[in-house]
Amino acid sequence: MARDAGRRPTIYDVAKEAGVATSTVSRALANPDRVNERTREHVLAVAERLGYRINPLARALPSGRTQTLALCVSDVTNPHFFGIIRGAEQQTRASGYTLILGDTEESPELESNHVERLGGSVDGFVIAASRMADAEIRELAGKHRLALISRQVDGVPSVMVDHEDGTRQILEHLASLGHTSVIYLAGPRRSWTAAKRWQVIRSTARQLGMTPTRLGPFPPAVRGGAAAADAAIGQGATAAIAHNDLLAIGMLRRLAGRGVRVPADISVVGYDDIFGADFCSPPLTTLAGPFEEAGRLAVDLLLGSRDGRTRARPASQVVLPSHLAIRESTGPAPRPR
Amino acid sequence: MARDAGRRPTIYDVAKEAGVATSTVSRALANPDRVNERTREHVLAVAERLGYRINPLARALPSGRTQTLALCVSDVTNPHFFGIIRGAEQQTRASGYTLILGDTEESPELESNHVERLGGSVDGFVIAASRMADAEIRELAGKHRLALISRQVDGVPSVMVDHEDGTRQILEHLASLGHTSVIYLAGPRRSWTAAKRWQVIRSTARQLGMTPTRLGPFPPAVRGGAAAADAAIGQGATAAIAHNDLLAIGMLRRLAGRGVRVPADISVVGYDDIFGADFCSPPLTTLAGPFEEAGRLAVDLLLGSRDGRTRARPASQVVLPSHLAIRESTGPAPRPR
DNA sequence: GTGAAAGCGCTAACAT
DNA sequence: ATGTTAGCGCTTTCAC
Repeated sequence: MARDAGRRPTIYDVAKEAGVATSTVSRALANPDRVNERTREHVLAVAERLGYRINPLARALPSGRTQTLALCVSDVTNPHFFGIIRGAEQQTRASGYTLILGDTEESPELESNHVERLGGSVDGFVIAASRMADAEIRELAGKHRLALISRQVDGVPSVMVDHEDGTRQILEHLASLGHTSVIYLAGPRRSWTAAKRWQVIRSTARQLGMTPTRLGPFPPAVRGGAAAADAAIGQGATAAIAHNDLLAIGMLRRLAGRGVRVPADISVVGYDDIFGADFCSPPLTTLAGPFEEAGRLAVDLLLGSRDGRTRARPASQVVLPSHLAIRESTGPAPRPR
Repeated sequence: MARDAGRRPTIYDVAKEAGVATSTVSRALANPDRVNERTREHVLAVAERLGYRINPLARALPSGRTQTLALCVSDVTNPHFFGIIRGAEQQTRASGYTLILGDTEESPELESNHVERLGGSVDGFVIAASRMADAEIRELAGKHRLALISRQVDGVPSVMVDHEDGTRQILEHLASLGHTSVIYLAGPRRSWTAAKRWQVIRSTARQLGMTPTRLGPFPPAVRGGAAAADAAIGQGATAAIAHNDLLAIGMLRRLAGRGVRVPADISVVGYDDIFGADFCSPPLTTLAGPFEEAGRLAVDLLLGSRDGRTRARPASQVVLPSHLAIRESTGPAPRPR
């Protein structure tokens, strides 16, 4: 009786057709060097002829390895993550893996949900801009292979764009323009980067003789810009650092609406150099970084340690250089009235 | 002997601990109503206590259903797809499924590669802006569950934003501003929408007494804008319709660089109303549509027909309404010199 | 180098 | 309503 036509051929079909055992087919497919060359070629030819495709599920069951990675971002619609997503996707594919994308919508609960839900069907996680607490991240890192982007936690591999040095660059730029005070429009309370940036702004501003003020938190989105701009104006700010470009662009818009000139009346700086930062008006001065590279590296970190269960070396924490893209939203401090 | 601590508990562990058969555990988990309420509660409690998590792989092997969908887009970094991605992701998750994202980089080969590679581990595909030929799409639709976005192929379910009617809106807008000719800066040769739009532009422009011209193709990205703008200027155009907003924004930039005023010297229109279209300078007149909704619907279409092998009704082809977002990049036709 | 056979964790007949 | 059991398609000892 012939194979029934509708079904996808399995290694049994190939084995029978080739006159060998299923184990030989399996080996020919997965460990080519552990089988006689002629046998292998024959098996492969038969497989080809039958239109055999490996069944990833069946392959994954015994081994527990799915060749799949998950990437969680806090907001898929934030252009900031585009580069990260693309980089991670490319590197994942280049390594023969598949990428699952998860949107965690700024929620630490959704984040751990994702991990919980996908834990069984994924070989590891890349989490970008995690909103989870350090302890929770460490706990997850104990159960799953994990790499972080834009977040550092002891003992967990991560890749960062150097926003600490970048923040210093921003402040020096502002100081060189004669600003004597600076306002930070903060990101979400849960945001690790927001806390970090404020720390650096506070200490560095003082070193440079500037007065730092923090306002917020504001939603890190364009819609958060109106409130942020109003708050900055209310403070009589001459220089404002927004938590990210989305917020900065929203501010620019509100400022324009209120007739406040940028940078004549107030300078505005953002973070990330997202799509649009170079063509908003005025074009935004912002901290740029190699985020696509970050995505790629995070995947490498994850896959690199795949050989052993236990990591001998301490988890790598990569820091990528950032640079300030100076455009037209920053200028000399206005003369005091 | 106690269960070994390191391993994830399986239904066997739960069954033994609860004093029932594995099939009962399985039923309690998957078909709650096919088991005695008390038994079910007991089983569930034990599972909970043991920290049991279902193994999606093992579940998928017998049934062949992975509760996973794949979304392929032609370019993950194109903001146009953000809405689609987000919508699809939400609806997928809401349906208890997981979403895999694939970037096909404008290549029909990569597209079918993806399908080929993921075919075994996914319950269906949503393909946005497919670059494949109709025949190939039909063939894939025969082997896999498939839904299209921004593409129509007979017999394949799809959801579109009405760019035909939208194109008519654009032309009427331009005609009402006194333009007597219009240039279409075409998208990729493989792009189905590009061909469709040109058809509509050509026929409608004539109805409205305008002279249509097509230039290109151009890469549908900001970097394509310089060549497109130069070409448009070369033609002495007073009105230009770019294949998408990315291209339009690139044109705006080049036009500004060359000292050509928009819209005084030339009007520019785009498609998609992407992030940034409202804050570039000048803000772009563009065809807007509910793309997030499109993403959601495509997933619904895919999952909706999941009950039967065969579709009794013809595949649904949903068309969503579009509307023209009129901003400052379009204005009255310049007086002939 | 190759074959036989026992799982991987779950589902789904089929019995009871 | 619940238990028994035979797979799902592949990998992987363990023999030969």
